[in-house]
This record gives sequence, structure tokens and C-alpha cells, in this order.
Amino acid sequence: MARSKSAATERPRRGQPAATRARLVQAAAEVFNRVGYRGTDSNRLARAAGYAPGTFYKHFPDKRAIFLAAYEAWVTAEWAAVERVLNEPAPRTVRAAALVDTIVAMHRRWRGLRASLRALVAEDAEARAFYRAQRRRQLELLARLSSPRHTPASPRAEHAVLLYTIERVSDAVADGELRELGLRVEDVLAQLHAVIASHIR
Amino acid sequence: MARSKSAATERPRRGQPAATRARLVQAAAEVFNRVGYRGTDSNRLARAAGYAPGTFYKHFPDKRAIFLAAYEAWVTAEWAAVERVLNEPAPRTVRAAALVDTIVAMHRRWRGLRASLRALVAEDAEARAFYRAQRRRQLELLARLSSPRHTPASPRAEHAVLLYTIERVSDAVADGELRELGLRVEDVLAQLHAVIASHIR
Amino acid sequence: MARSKSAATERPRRGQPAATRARLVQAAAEVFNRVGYRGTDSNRLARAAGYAPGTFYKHFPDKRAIFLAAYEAWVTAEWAAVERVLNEPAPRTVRAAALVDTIVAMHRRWRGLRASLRALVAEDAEARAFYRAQRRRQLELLARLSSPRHTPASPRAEHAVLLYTIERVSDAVADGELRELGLRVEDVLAQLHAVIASHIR
Amino acid sequence: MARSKSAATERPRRGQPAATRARLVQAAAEVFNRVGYRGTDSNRLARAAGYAPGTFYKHFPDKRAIFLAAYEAWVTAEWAAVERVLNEPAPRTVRAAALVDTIVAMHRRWRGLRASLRALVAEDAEARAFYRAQRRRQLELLARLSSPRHTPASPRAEHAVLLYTIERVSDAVADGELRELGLRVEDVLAQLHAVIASHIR
DNA sequence: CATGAATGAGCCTTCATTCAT
DNA sequence: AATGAATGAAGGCTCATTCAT
Repeated sequence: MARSKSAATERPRRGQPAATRARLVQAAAEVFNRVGYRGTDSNRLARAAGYAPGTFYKHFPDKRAIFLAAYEAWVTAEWAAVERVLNEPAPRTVRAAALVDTIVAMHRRWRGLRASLRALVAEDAEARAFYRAQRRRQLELLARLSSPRHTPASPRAEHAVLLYTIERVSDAVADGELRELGLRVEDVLAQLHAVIASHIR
Repeated sequence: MARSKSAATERPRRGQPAATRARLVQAAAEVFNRVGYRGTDSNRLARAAGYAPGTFYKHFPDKRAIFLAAYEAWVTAEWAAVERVLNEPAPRTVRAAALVDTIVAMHRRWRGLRASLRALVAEDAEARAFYRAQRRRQLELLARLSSPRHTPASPRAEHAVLLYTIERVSDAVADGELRELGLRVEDVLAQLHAVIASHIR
Repeated sequence: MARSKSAATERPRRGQPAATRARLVQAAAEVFNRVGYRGTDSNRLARAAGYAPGTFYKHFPDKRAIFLAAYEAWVTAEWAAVERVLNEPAPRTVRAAALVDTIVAMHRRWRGLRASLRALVAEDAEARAFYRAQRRRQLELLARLSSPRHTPASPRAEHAVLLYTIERVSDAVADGELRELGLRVEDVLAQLHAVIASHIR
Repeated sequence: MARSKSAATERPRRGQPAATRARLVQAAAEVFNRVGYRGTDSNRLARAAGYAPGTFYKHFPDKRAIFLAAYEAWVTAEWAAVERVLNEPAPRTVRAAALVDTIVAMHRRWRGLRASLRALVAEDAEARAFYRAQRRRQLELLARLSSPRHTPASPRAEHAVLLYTIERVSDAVADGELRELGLRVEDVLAQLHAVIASHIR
């Protein structure tokens, strides 16, 4: 699919603010994913989207803000994918496997972005608050999905541990950590499948 | 010990390199833990240990190096504590609980250092390599501890998932994430205890 | 006055240039007085008057121009007030006191604008030229007012020193400098009254 | 006086902090005097003294700080000159004239610096506080100098007005304002002489 | 006449690192 | 071994101004 020069991605001289903002976020997501949060600066992010430095600051107060916007878009996309999977009519184990595959695929594709997220969350209180708010929503989602047959003493605690496990393992897979540890990705993912299957309805 | 009037903590103007290095690492660990990796600079780290900026670079090629040295010392200390716990003659469940408590305590005390570690690992290839090497050793330790009765298809994969879970949950506890999610720390730790108890001998 | 339902202050979308300009100047005067010349930018000045940035530049070549326009309006208002006072039929000392009160009141009300003026005059050649042209007119006014009985060797030199003194002291009063110096405003103003009384007719 | 290349002004690779600071202040004073406060930036000030940008910030928190340091040095120099004049054994009128000449000379030589001072004082609260503190000291000096025979109702108020007049007129002379107003400098200075002579002992 | 999205030069500041002493 | 003054590349951000609509 040869992209002509005057493609849809071209920046209009005077666009609508929302479109400009969206272009900035999208370009920034790619750049962050490629070179990391520390690997760029606001000037470069603006240029990557086809704008001048000043334009960046018309839409975001600082670099962190655009990063969080990119992360938010990512979370939204991930959830959409997850919901799609869970709405498929399929046996529980199949859906559990599909769920893990979907999440891992998202982590793989955006592994640089996620790495930057972890870095930022570790360093920046506001990013941390934002990140945790996302987790709260994940926890609610999981509550809705959880198997009615499986009712542990403190279901939310179990869900939390489950979420942490999924996230951490997905990041490990995405980052190629497992191969370095001499592990086979399939084996580790099989574990995840098993764990999840026992939780979702 | 003829060293005149001043305290034991006094820094000798010209001491032994190893002692100087150790002082730098120790001071750096505390500073990193307090203000984070990005929260200081090498000049301040040197001053915190009682030295001039130049001295820092006589002992470490850069800031990352001293951070990794501090982290290495931390891992060593953590392992020592873990081994101590596991050598206690006690029932499996008791030892599992003690293990988790020990690890969580270490994460709590050094939560700033660990946050910086996560940030650095996410951003810096060399830090990442170092961090993963530590994990390899943890995996070996866990292999030695694992229950002989429990022999899953791919034991190492299971151990890896277990390690990731312990680490991620311990960090969450240390960072106060659980309370923000409306969870009780005891409930979550109880989960960990259960999971671990089924793995160690 | 057929202009429908909305308030008199409403800005017509396409009004007469002179009215737009006047609105811009008036709004700018207030903004400058509040936050100072450096405290705003042309975009904000336009918005303060209810216009878009581009409109500003249709009426003024730059930020300095609108400031000087605001200052000019201020000088005109001050002179009008001064002339009004001097036309009152009253004894010389009474009129001198009224004159000082009038000037000080104007400096008080517009002390932020005057502070910006001083800053700009100190930095900008064109603003300086404009400011000095105003002084020339003040000098002429004073010549007309001066007492015929009092004929010093170089009357204009005396008037100039008098003007400088009035202006500087009025600014000091307006800015609250005197209180910081432990002086009573009345005492200082009494001085001014005395000095002026000996010069006007 | 041909200045050899390795003159005293040459910057040592490693000097004493106080000397470096002094060089920075001196160079900054000249630059401010030439191009004004807004006419430079901290990088250029550093280079003007022969240093790199970073060195600037080792000695001053920001541009304002070095400006105030330069101004403080200027005030000190002015006062020293004034005291020298006043200690001369000479008739009152002669000393009054010498005093004015000294002050005017200082204002002439440093008229750009003074213009920047006025601008900064008008815009910056901290600069204003600093400036007013200097005035307090001038007022005290004047109190010591004042004629014992001349005891007005509120001597400090009179001194304040006198100071304002001297300062404002000296700046006007230094800035060439008088010529633009068609006034002869001698006439205006003669006024000042007269006014001052009636106040000092 | 009015709009407002976009511009981009340039300022302020930091901090990892060096090197002469 | 230790010092600490000095470095300078580079990043974050502002704001006066333009121009297509």
C-alpha cells in the first residue's frame, strides 16, 4: 500500500485543535516507544508530528503531559482489545489464552512506551497517580469478569495479585527477559493461561 | 585504633581506596533511596560521602555505576536475609510467611532505591543487563528451595512467574499502592504466603 | 441606540476600527497596570479586550505601541485633571495642594502602569523619545502657570527640576516607598506643596 | 598603556572563587551598562568574563542576582566617592558643587547600568527591596551631613525629597534628557548646587 | 474586519564530567 | 589519593508575530 505524498497523515496548515493534538499524541507515542521518554524532548516531539516547538506547548503543559496522554490512549486501546476478546463466544480456556495473547501482543508492540511508563511511574508522583487510577479501572473490569463459581475470601486482593502478575509477566515477555533467563516463552505463557482460566467466567 | 579525636565515621583525607569506595556506595544508597536516581547528581553524591566531585570519578566511571553498586549491595543483603529465614527450622507455611515478610520489609526500607532501579532498568540497557543477571541467580536459589513433591511440567517457568509476582507485589506493598486501591495489605500478603508455601520445600 | 439585547460593553464582531482600537487600549491599560508590561503578552491583551491575537496586530505594530498609546491616554487624562484644578478660583497655596493631590492620586491609581513606563523608558529608545516629548509639553504648561513675580535666572531649568521632583516623589508615594523609609506621607507631600506654591501663579 | 596579552585581567584556569565572582560581576557591570539588563543573558555574561555558562550558575542563582551584585558594587563606589568629596576641607558651596559633580559623573559613566536598575526596580519586587534598602542608607548618610543650622519641621522628609531630586536630575543629565528639552546642563546643575548647599554642613 | 492555529528564535538552567593542583 | 573550579552540550519553555481562512 504505497502511501502517496499528500496522504491523510499530512499536516494541514491550519487544522482543528483536536486533530493537531491527536497527531501530536500519536507521533509522540511512536517516538517514546522507539527512543524512550528520556530519549526525546518536546521540540523533537513537535517536529515528529510536523509542528514547531511552540505548537507543542499550545496543547500540553510539558513532556509528561503528552506522555500520559499517549499512555491513556494506549490503555484505552488495550481495554478495547480485551473486551473484544472476552465477548467472543468461546470456552473459558480458549478465551483466557486469547486474553493473554492480546495483552502480550499489546505489550510487545509498545514495549518501549511501557518501559518509559515504568520509569516515569517510578520517578514522578503525578504519573504514578495516573497509572494507579488505570489499575483501579482494571480491577473493576476484572471483578465483572471473574468466575461466579470461584469465590475466595478476599476476591479483590486475589484480582490485584493476578493483575500484577499478568502485567509483570507480559512486560517480561515483551522485553525478551525470558529468553535471557533461558526460559521458553510458551511455557511461561501457559502458566498465565492456567492462572487466568481459573478466574474468569 | 590511634585515629585521634574525631568520630569513627570520619573520613580519612587519604584512606584506602576500598574504604572510600564503600563510603561512597553507602552514602549514595541512602541518597538514592531518599531522592531517587534523578534527584541527585554525582557532585552531591560525592559530598554526601564527604568527598569532592573529582573523587567520585576516581572510583566510578559514572553515576549509573555507583547506582548499580548500591543495588548490588542491596541484593546481597536481601539474599542474606532470605537465606537466614530459610535456614530456620520451622514448618513450611511459617517459613513462607517469614520469607515474604523479610522481602517486603527490605522493599519497604529501600523503596526509593527500588523505584530508581525500576526507572533505570526501563531506560538503560546496561542497568537492565545487570538487573537480569540478579534474577538469574534468584531463579537458581528458588530451584534449590523448591519442593521436591511439586514437579510441574516446566518448573523454571513456574519459578519465574512466582519471582515476578513476589517482586511486583512487594513493590506495590512498599509503595503503598494497595491502600490506594482500597485493598488490605494483609489480604494481599496472605495470597503471597499461600502461593509461596506451595512451592518451597 | 438599536443594539439589541446585550450590554453596552459588548464588542461588535465587526465594529468600527477606532472603537476596536479604543477597547484594546483601555483593556491593555488595565492589564498593564495590574501585571506590568512584562507580565502579559499581546495575545492576552487581545483576549482581555475580547479579540483574537491577530486583531491586535491589525491595530498596533507591536506590544510597545499599545503601551505607549495607553500611556498617552494616561498623560492626557492627567493633564485634563491638572488643568481643571488650576482653573479653580482659589488661593495659590490651596491650588498647589490640590495640584499635588491630583497628581498623586493619578499616580496611585495607575502605579503599575507608571512602573512599566519607567521600565520601558529605561530600556527602549522609542519609548524614551515618546516619554520625553510628554515632558516637553509639561514644561510648556508649567511655563504658562508660573508665577510672574518669581523670575529666576533660568526659569526653564527651575521648572524642569520641579517637574522631576514632583514626578519622582509622586511615584515614591504611589509605590509606598516612603513608608518603607519610615517617613510620613503627609510630611513629604507638605514639602511638595511648599515647593510648588512658590512657583505657580 | 598597552595591555600585554598576559595581563592581570587574564582568567586563571583555576582561580579562587572570590576572584572569579569578582570578574563575573565586573564584566557583567560593563555589559549591562552597554546593552542593558534585557540585552544579555547569563551565557553571554559568563563568556564576557571568560567563563563557560555553567560557571555563572556556580556563583549566582540567576541574572538578577548578578545585576544586584553589580549595582551594589556601584553604590559602594558612589558612596566612597561622595565621602571623599565631603571630607575635603572646603567651603560649603564648593563642596556642594563637588558633590553634585561626583554624583553626576558616576551616573554618566554608568548610565546604562542605572537605566537597567530603574527598569528592574519597576518590574521586580526583590530588586525593588534591594534598591530601597540602599536609599535607607543614603538617608542616614544625609542625616549625618545635614547642616545643624537648618532644622526644618520634618528633616527626614526634606532629605528624602532632596535625594529623589538629586537622583532623578542626575539620571536626566546622564541620559541627555536636558538637551532634548532645550535646557543647558549647567543651569540645571546650578539649581542642584543651590538646593544642596542649603542642606549640608 | 476579525480569527486563531501555528511559528521559531532564543533564553534560562542543569549536571555529568574533566583536569590542573 | 583527593580536590574543586570549570566545562559546555542540550533540554524545557516563552512569546511576539504571521497568515491562511
